Amino acid sequence: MLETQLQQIFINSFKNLYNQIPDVQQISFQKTRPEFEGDMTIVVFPFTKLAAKKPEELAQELGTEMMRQSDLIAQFNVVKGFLNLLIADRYWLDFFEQNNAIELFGRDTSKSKETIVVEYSSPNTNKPLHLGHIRNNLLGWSVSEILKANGNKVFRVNLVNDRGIHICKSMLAWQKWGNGETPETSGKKGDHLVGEMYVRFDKEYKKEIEAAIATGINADEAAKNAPLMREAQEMLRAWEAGDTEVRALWEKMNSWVYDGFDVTYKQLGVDFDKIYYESQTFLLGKQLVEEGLKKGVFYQKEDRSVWCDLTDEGLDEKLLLRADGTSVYMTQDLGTAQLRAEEFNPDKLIYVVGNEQNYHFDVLKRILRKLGYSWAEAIEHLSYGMVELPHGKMKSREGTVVDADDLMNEMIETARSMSEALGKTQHLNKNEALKLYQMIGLGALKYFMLKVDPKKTMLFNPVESIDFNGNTGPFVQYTHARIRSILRKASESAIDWISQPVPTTNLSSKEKSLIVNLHTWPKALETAAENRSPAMVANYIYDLAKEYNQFYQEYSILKEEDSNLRNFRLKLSNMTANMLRNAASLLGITMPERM
RNA sequence: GGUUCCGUAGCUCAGCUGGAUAGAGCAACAGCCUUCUAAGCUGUGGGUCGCGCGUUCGAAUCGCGCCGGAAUCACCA
Repeated sequence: MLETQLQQIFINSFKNLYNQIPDVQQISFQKTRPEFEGDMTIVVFPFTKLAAKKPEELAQELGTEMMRQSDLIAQFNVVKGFLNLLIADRYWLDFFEQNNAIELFGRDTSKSKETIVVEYSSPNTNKPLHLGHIRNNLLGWSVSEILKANGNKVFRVNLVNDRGIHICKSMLAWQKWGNGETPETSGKKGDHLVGEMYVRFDKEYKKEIEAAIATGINADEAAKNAPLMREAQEMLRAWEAGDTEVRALWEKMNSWVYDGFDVTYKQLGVDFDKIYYESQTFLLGKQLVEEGLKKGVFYQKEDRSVWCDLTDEGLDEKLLLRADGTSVYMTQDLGTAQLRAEEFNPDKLIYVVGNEQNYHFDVLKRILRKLGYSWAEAIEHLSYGMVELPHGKMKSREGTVVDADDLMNEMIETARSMSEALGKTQHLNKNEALKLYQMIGLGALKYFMLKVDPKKTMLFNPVESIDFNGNTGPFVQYTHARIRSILRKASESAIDWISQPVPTTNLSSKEKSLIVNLHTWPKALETAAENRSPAMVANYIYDLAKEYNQFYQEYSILKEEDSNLRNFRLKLSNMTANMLRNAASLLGITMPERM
């Protein structure tokens, strides 16, 4: 690796000149800023004391000595305390020669691997997926791809919240006002149909409350005693008791929802290795709580409710079991965590959940720690910010929720109209064109959602998000399509660029900056994995695509008369295209051959 | 009020372990299509990096204190 080599040369030079050994930690290499000449820059300020020299003098002496020591360094210059090194073209060309044919360059499958479980998506079965879920799904899927690319063994899991009062509301509404409608008879997507029922319940429920208030009952009482709410609660009790009729309805409606989700997941391009259902796991936590009670980690209040005292850690007391013995959210999360720890024995257990649950996961980890589970430390909450709209937050009551299916279709539709307006699709048949629009529309959506740092609240402007110019997915896809087009034409004209050796010519600045960019990918991938940040991958891709477009603008590659040079540039183009495809695939973005 | 996170150009966002004159895109304006795809490229304008203090050769980046915003502090999930 370049940096470790340079580091060694630096240390040796320093030792030779000043008879001192510099602190490795203080040696930092950075890419030389474009306005200066050079490739890599060392900041010599930290070593002025050790060498007892002025910065400029020190940099000058070190530069001379480093050049003497190694032919890796072709040239150097000094600006203030900055030592700019020009790396020999040989190094870049060697790198290029060794790696340009590797399709998945940068993916490290050799390291010692960790087993990582990533939970994401975690939908409720009473409503269809919306914009917020899209961020969650894309993040979870992409982060696990990035972790895989770094050599980890990753399992994607989904925990479906398929039980509870909210489901009963939809069920009740369907019984009362559904007219026996099914996805088949109505042609509606199952999750949307059930979602409509949920909204209907809310509407009728509000009517009841208002009616009650009109008779002089106060709002709280009215809400609690509304007949519909009572009925829903009654249904939940029947569900818990295993009432066959209620269970049958529940299974029927949930299956509609799952069919609907499958469609959405498939179009989004996300998948799971294992799906957990809360209805099957919600009881698991109880055992764990019993155990903790026996160990004296938890305590029971007089009403028999069970609590964990976290006041010594600066937090509150946390309820784990209600007085009637039923479990709460935390109870079941404790249970599923243990289940997963046993099933996968993971080194990391990552939860992709919105930042409104930061406190919940903080508590979860502390409780497991208190119980003495070593794997508690494996738990990591990948917390992401809300997605807001130009008018503010999404509110289902105000109808400002952006539905996931609608949004995807809208993106695809926009891709279609823009492509047609640009006259890009004449050569395609209907099916090919449709595929292309999907690639572009979804590529735009994915890139837009993933390019932002996960932990930040992000703004989703429907109008701007559909822009396909600038820092967007389609820009990257376009760059790829353009390269593939050149390569296609080269092969049509029987240009043999593949088997040609890499020439020994001097690199132009455009060529070099492309190679340097490609060279940094493994490092970029590693940091992206460490930071759980698809945004870093997105930014890498954008830089690379931008770099290529500038390169492309500069040269007439196919018209180049020097065949060595032309072949080299074709190879460089090919490697760039591979890299774009390789990196974009980690974001779930596919690259069209032409667009 | 406590805890956590955020504050960079008119707008949306980059800026890795502190480093040189803080970068993109959008929007505005001016150029570049008989030559491999103009969904592109080039240029111009636009900034007290929320404010203050500290650490140091050097701070958008680290620490502390303010100001502003978000989330959360449920026998909801």
